[in-house]
Amino acid sequence: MNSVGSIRTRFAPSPTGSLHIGGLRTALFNWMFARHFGGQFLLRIEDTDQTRFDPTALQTLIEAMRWAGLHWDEGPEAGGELGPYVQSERLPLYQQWANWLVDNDKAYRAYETAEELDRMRKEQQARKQPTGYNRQHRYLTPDERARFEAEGRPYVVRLKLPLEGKTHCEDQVQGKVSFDNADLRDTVLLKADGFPTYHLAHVVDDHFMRISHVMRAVEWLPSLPVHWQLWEAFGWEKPVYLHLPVMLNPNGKGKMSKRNPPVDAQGNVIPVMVHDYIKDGYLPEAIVNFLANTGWSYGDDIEIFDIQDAIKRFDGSRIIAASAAFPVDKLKWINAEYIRKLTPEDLAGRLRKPLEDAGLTVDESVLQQVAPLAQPRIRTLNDVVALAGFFFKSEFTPAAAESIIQKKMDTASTKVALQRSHALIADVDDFTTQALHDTVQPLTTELGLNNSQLFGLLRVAVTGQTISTPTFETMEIIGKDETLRRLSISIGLMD
RNA sequence: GGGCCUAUCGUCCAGAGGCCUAGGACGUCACCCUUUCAAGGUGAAGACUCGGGUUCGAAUCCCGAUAGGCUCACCA
Repeated sequence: MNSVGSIRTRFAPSPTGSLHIGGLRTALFNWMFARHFGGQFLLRIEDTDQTRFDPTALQTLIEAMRWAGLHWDEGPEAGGELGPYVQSERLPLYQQWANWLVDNDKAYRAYETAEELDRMRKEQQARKQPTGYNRQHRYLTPDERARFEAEGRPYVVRLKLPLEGKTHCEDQVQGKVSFDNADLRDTVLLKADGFPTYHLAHVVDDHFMRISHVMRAVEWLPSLPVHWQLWEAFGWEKPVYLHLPVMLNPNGKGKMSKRNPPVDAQGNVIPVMVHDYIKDGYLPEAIVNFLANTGWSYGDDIEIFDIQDAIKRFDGSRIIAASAAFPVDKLKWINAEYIRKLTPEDLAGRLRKPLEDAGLTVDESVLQQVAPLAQPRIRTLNDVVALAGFFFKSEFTPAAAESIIQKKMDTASTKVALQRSHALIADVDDFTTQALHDTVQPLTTELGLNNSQLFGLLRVAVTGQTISTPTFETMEIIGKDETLRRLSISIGLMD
């Protein structure tokens, strides 16, 4: 345990695009852990790769974090004593410590160009040898070194790793992990452009920002021994590491990424970026609940929980070490559960945007009536468009005749049913769900139909859809004139 | 290919040597309810990867095999 005493965690994304759903989980775990112990959670921006920098990414990232309800105590927009919290603003610090390592014989300057290294790597691959830097410039003579310096050749700073023995690392999730030093490469710490690599920046920043626990994706585990050696080279106290499992595609093959977009059982593309989940109508509380429940679980067989209660239990133990498939179906179910927990008024408010985004003109009083009907029938907010978008369309689009015709029925019997219904409904003055039902229901005996057939065909005739809000409620909302008009149109389709 | 990690129902999790004839959830199927579509209720099918140890006793510990994953950049 870190002797600083207080628990400090951080989320350190690089601003190269939107936030990955797995990244949000990493942030969530760090946040929950800090909150559990009453410590601090920091946000740090790792913008050390100038080639991949995306100026809009920071704002998108902050948006996603705030949407999910993750508040950071130090970082961009929050300030803090130990900033700046953007790595590109800390360059002199990294350079200073890289030089310190060189001066203390823990690191050395290497003068190969990127092209030279690339060529070397290709040759190694061609000869089926392990790839990696061959340490040529670790053994430069003083004369050679002086000549390169005199030429003003650009250089990188590489960590001077032990050539033999083992590096024994410890991770609170993965346990003890050992590496043969012979397998390690003299990793670049400072690039020729003066920017640090992740490795240097991680150790320097987490030291000076007094991070007590590093929770990051397990992708970093292979470079843990390098970081371990770096901490020792500096003589600084190490934080506790917790490497979180990766989220794999729902089919379990490969990690989730936008490059190889995951697909669900129905063939729909599953979003990878948090931004897409926001756009698709997932609730932040549902996403957070879901994320907390993969890679970790609340326990006691409880699936739906308040995040504050989860924080009380989240002490860093019981984090799963194994990578796991992304359970999309469960996410949809959790989202549906959260939608059902909303008050109808709250839901109505949230439904407006997806409807308007679909190009519909939303009438507030209709929306208030539709929301409770949609509530048990949608899994994401966007589902409302397909389910009940027709309420807000100026033009009625009738369904195809064959979808109006129900099981064991034909055009003729359907037409009769529609005509009889039309006649009965035309006489209903108190145009309510109950009255409509009581008036139309007796038709089933008269026509020898069951509820499913009669109400089914009326649903399709009136809504133009096979899946919709319930039939009589829908009629009540659109009103008598419109209901009769639509029934007439459908009757016309039966010729 | 090298290094490292992991391994319980289709999927996500519970299980820290006897509470396990392995529990929950999603999904699937059946039935009930019902105003058709949903939601809700009840129930069913469904797993400890394999092989060796250790132990009186192993899903749980150890070893090996197998499988899957991550990673091998002047990217993070």
